[in-house]
Amino acid sequence: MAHPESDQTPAHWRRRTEAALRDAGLRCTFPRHAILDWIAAAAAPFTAEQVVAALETQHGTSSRATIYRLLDWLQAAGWLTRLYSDGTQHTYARFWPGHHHIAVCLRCGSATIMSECHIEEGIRPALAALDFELQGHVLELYGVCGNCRTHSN
Amino acid sequence: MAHPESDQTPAHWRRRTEAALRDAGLRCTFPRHAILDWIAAAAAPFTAEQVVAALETQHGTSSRATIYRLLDWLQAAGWLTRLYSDGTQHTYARFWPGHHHIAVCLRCGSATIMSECHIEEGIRPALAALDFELQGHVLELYGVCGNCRTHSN
DNA sequence: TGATTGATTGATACTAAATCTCAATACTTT
DNA sequence: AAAGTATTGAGATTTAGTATCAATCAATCA
Ligand SMILES: [Zn+2]
Ligand SMILES: [Zn+2]
Ligand SMILES: [Zn+2]
Ligand SMILES: [Zn+2]
Repeated sequence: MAHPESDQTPAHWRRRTEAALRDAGLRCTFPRHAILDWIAAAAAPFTAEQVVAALETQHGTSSRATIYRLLDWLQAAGWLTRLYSDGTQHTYARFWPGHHHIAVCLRCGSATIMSECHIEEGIRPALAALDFELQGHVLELYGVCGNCRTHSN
Repeated sequence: MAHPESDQTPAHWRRRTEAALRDAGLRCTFPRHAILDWIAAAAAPFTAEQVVAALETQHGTSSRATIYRLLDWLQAAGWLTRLYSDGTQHTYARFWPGHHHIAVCLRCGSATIMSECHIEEGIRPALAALDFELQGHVLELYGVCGNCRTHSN
């Protein structure tokens, strides 16, 4: 497996995204460091404007344009995923390139990446009945994480 | 089953949403009629601004505010669903109250509602390993519908 | 080292989506 | 008819996100 779940810690994400930037021929500048640091430290999914607000207090880090640019790049490269959202702004969560799903805790907001996927097997009969040729899917899971259940219930 | 798929035609959706408005104590005004008519006739998912653009040519139907208000109500009541979208604006598809999924054709854009759902069974072992208590999920399917495959390929 | 080159930044202007406001209007009930 | 309530819509406003472009920075080369 390319990215065993045990390795998918925020710290590892932080190192891997920096390496990915370099591999893509992009520079690891000070503004980009600050953004990656903030994302790696985020306890829950976040919006671009949250990053803007968090970093604008730290004088001289990253402008709105730089933040939006890097978020777009990270998303396109698979290091962030945009969550399904009722709201008007995009919500991002740390991610890993490839096919994964996210389990979001409704209590603490933490997002866990799940690499296993058996969705298409289960839904195959229904799709066959519709004569629909499946090419991809989006799946997000909502519930309560073990940590929240043991600590506050 | 509350809404057998065979009954989920646009015409039926049109009648049922009008009844739902009445049941909720809301009035079936002329502007709302025009919006429901347009949505019932839509061949594919659409944005609020598409409705605005389509109806503003018909002089004297529905203002932007009325359109946004009704779309919000229909979505909250389960008669529209917002699709996962990379873009900036929400994309809506006709829906039915309850738990369903959408299969969107990447070629013609048509959206088919699927009432069957065996997602949670398949993913249960992986979630148990994470000690995650599942409460809900969002699943959208992408592919090519039978109609598109037979007619243009 | 200093020059060259091209990537990167960020202030600012801009666009477009979505919401808000509130007086005017249209129903419904008594 | 009068009173009371729901609805509308024009326009102002907010806000997310994009575009611009001169100034700056960093990597490589002479
Ligand atoms: Zn939690
Ligand atoms: Zn999957
Ligand atoms: Zn199709
Ligand atoms: Zn389901």
